[in-house]
Amino acid sequence: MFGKNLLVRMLDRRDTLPPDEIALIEALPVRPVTFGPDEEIVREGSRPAESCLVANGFAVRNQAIREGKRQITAIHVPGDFVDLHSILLKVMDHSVSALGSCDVVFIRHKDLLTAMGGSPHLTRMLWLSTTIDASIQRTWITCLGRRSAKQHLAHIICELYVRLEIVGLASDQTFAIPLTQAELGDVLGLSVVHVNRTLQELRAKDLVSWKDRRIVILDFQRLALLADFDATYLNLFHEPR
Amino acid sequence: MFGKNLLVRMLDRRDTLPPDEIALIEALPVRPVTFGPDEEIVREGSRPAESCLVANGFAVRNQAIREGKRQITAIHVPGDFVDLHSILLKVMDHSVSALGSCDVVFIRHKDLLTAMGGSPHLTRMLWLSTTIDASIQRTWITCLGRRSAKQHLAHIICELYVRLEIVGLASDQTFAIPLTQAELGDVLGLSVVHVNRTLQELRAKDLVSWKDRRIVILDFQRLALLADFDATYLNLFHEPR
DNA sequence: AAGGCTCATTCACATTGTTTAATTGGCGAG
DNA sequence: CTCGCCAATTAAACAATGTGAATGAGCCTT
Repeated sequence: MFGKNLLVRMLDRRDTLPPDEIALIEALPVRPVTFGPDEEIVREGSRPAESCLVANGFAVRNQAIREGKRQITAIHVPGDFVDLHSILLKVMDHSVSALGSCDVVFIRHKDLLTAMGGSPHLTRMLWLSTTIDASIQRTWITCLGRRSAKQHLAHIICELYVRLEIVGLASDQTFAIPLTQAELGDVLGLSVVHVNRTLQELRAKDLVSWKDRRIVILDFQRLALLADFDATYLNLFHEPR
Repeated sequence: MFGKNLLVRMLDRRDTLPPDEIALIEALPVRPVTFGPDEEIVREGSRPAESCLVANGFAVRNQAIREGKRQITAIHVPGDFVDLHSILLKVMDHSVSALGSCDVVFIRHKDLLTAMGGSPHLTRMLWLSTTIDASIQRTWITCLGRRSAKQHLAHIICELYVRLEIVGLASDQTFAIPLTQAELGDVLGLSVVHVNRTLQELRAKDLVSWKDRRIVILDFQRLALLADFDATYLNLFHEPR
């Protein structure tokens, strides 16, 4: 129930959900599961019959490449419909795993298709959810390709703050996320050593404090300026869609 | 008409389109436009009332950042529905421009919504198109973050070959694309100089020949092995969706 | 044929990122 | 309490990539 309300809140922030659509979402049968740190939620190469929604905690998508390297292609926060796209893609080309302890709910594709069957607008709202993910991915591509390590790190901190704030998990320039520096490296495409150096640069400039999985943004204005951060891509505005 | 048939071919490759859905697509009113090299097709920050489909030639999405740098986040080939997502996102967070001369057709969101209104399966097929784009974007993230310049270049060459082959624009290990080394740098997140160096390495290994916008893959097997290329993410299989 | 484009190429050099390895500090298990 | 593990931190040598300036090759225009 917690998971479902979160999804409603995420979607309702982008466009008003009429009561019947909220009812459709809340009536979906769910299978709640808790995963421990680093446990695999969905395996690369599998053909899921259900999609999962983060209710509590964090999940990451990652693509493994040869020689044990991996790249994290997305960080999912509560309310995110992590692998909704598997309803269309069929074969997972990446895996999803828990970052810290993570509660998710699984929803069968069959039930989602039924719910969407009679409601084109609900269908679009779910489509929107995958589209916002894609928008974030484009921004990550730009960060990886054309921003310096320092800017990139600053950018991801701004993004996480904004995304967590709207689900009530960040306030007063502070949030917590169980991300080690090694994992942060897999997000930023950097080595652990360089993540550490870069983090120290931001600390030296009194922009952030990152200690024990708790991040404090000391000066959001300057951090966003450094990162060239513009929240448009997060689509945090209310529109008929 | 050419554009529409190409879209049908792209979708039909992933799942059989029943005749009524093909008819719906072919009945869509289109507005064909030809753009010259580097002309802007859709502007960042705009709120389009139509989406565009590439009929002929190539288009790129790019995100500009401060100081004139830019990152290309997608390359679109004939048959691709470039900015279908604008139907949901409303405000463009990036621009689309022509790569060489490019024929596109614009289709009004209103008409698309009407066509989808009565056909949940058609809706899903269009959703699928944006989802495959997202899948390609994830792979680009991994290339940018965790592959060397050489692997990344090899990867994009493999990807372009496969994508062009299915629309009949590549065969015999050869294809043409009007991409300068500077633009390739904006795709790979590298400087022109380094693109040039990397290209020469691939040439020296007798893997590819790239001359006058014409690429010849001399040994696909070895190139794919070097790039760690696996076409799963392109979703080139036929499934009920 | 001369000039002026664009693109590809080269060089020298600066910057950034990686690798490996050693060190520190916190914290839970026994 | 102490051992051992994990995350974080630091160092130094090295590799990869970026920058800026200059040159060459091809092609179009005049």
